[in-house]
Amino acid sequence: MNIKEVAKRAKVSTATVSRTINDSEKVRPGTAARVRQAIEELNFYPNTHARTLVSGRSRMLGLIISDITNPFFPELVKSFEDQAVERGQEVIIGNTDYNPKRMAGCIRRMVERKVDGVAIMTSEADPALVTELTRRNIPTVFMDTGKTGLHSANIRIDYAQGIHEAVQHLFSLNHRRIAFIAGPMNLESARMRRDAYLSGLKSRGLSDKAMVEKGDHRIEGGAMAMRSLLKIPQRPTAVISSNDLTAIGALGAILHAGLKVPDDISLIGFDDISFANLTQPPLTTVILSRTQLAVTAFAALEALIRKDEGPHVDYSIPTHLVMRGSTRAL
Amino acid sequence: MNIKEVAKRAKVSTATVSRTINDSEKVRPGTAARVRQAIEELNFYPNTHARTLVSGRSRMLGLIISDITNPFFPELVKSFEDQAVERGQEVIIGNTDYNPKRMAGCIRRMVERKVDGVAIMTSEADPALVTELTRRNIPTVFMDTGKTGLHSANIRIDYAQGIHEAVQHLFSLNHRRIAFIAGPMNLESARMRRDAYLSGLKSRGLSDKAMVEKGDHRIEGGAMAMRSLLKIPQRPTAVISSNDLTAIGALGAILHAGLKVPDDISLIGFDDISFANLTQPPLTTVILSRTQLAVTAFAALEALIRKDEGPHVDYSIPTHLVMRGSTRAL
DNA sequence: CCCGCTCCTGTAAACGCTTACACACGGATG
DNA sequence: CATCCGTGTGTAAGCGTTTACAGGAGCGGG
Repeated sequence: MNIKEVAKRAKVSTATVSRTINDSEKVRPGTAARVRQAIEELNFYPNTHARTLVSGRSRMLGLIISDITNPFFPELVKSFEDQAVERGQEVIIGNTDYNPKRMAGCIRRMVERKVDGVAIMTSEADPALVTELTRRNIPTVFMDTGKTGLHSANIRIDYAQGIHEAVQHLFSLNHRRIAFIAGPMNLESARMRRDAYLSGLKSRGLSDKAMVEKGDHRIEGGAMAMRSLLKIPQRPTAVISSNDLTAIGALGAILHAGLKVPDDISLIGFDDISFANLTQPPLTTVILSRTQLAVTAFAALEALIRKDEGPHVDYSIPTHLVMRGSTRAL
Repeated sequence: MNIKEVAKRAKVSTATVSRTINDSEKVRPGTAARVRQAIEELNFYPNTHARTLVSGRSRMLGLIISDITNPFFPELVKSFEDQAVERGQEVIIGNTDYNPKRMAGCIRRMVERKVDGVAIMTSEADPALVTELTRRNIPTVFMDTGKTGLHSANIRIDYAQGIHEAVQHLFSLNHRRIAFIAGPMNLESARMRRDAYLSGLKSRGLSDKAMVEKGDHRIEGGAMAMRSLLKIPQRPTAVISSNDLTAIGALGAILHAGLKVPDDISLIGFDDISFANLTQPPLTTVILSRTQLAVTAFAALEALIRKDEGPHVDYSIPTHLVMRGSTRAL
């Protein structure tokens, strides 16, 4: 089943069939209708590989993430994919597992499959690996890390805003001993959150009370960090976590120590993963809309692909505190 | 950059380059080494679309699921994808959103991209839509629904086993008023779980005490169903849920009513999604290994693609109770 | 009536690879 | 020394599209 058979049935040439498929305006409506009917009758689907081979456009996009089982990502993937499918594009996904070697593999796969563009949504993108993409002029969109250029755009996430709101919220609830459980310090995004916490304290004259414990953005790290914080003689009355998984781990550690949230300790997360409002109590956290991120990234990528040399906007995603049940006035 | 340039640089023909890439044993080691060096030097990646066009094999597999944001699926997707990438295959994912129309779209995309096979992991696969695949002789693997045939295999999930273990567990803890919150009754997999609950009660002479409330496999449905159960004069002392999300909703409703789990009511879930052991208390549930499911499905699909007419007929995945903190003796 | 134009359609050459087939070479065999 | 065979390599024909280019039909103007 191919374009030739359709052509034969519609009594036209393959070129006309092709033009009809591609909605070229140079086909007379009557002819197009005949072709479409033939396509219908034969149940013909054009071969995308042949199309790609000759046109150079694969209508596929790459999406590189850290780990689909990390609850931060599924919504991101879904929104991105929805955007793509709506526009007749396919998405191929790469999980890096936080591993540069796998990242290299992902990039290779993207290149081999001739994707039209790649969105890199890991927080640990290694610039060296990405040159493989830029060298081939494959449009690329980054999250946080990466520079805006001819073939690449960067989506900034305003981590500081959300963290500042969190600090302000706790401050206004009379908390003064506010601790922070950070993420891995090799991640720029984690450093930005910690720095925002520090600057938030500083601007309220609380610099001397800063307590930063290191986590790993996972549950276990959050629990460990929290256990350390609980050992401090003047233990914190409130804790901000670098992400929700950390907060969930911290929550477990607090309960395990026989204390209560928010009665004894107020707790704030970051990301607003879907579990965040299923904890007991529901977690006060900072919303980072993955849908918005995906939509923005997709739009940026599309602009790059179409070579819209338009006003290279500075894409940015806001973050905001959402109050639920894990914080309380002192 | 193409195979010709590699051929020129290695001073061989394109055929030899192709053979080297495909690890044909008919190339003299010395020649192959020269070719590989040329490939290395030129940083050549073969064009998969051209390969597919001529060979008919796309090295892509389709994976159709209901919704990646449903926590049941990410692990499944990941394991499946890992299998694929290990073997140089690509995976394209389709979310049906529990919507037959989108399901049709997914299938169309798979056909257009000429996938070598499709794994359908939704519980609501419509046989009519799938004929599109079988008609084109595209190997297909189903979860639960679907028949084993020349070009398709079916992975049975032994829901009954896990449910029976759950009933037995509660029974041995002296529970006699055991309720069940079911899933959507149009899903065969949900009916199987409910039926297993009923047969479990029956075999223990508790048929007259059966209480089945309908949920929707989501949190809200679980909460609603639980609220109904709490209104029963002789309310249940234990509840088995058709899946974990339902149990999480039920848990919320129980706490909201001022009762405690497991002190007042024992609760059992199904699936063992990752959040199940993060609830307070950690949820006793039935493990359905998504990794095992993915590995099995992948193997079945591969066998079908290779046309292994071997004895692989009946694939089956077991389910087992895992005891955590949400059940207690009466 | 012819010319030139606009529209529409057809012809055929790519796109980058795989693979059937042909063939060259050297060693073994009779 | 002629023949045969196995091994390794080259030639070239596709795979199913898109698209540059060519060409025919119809029409208005000169």
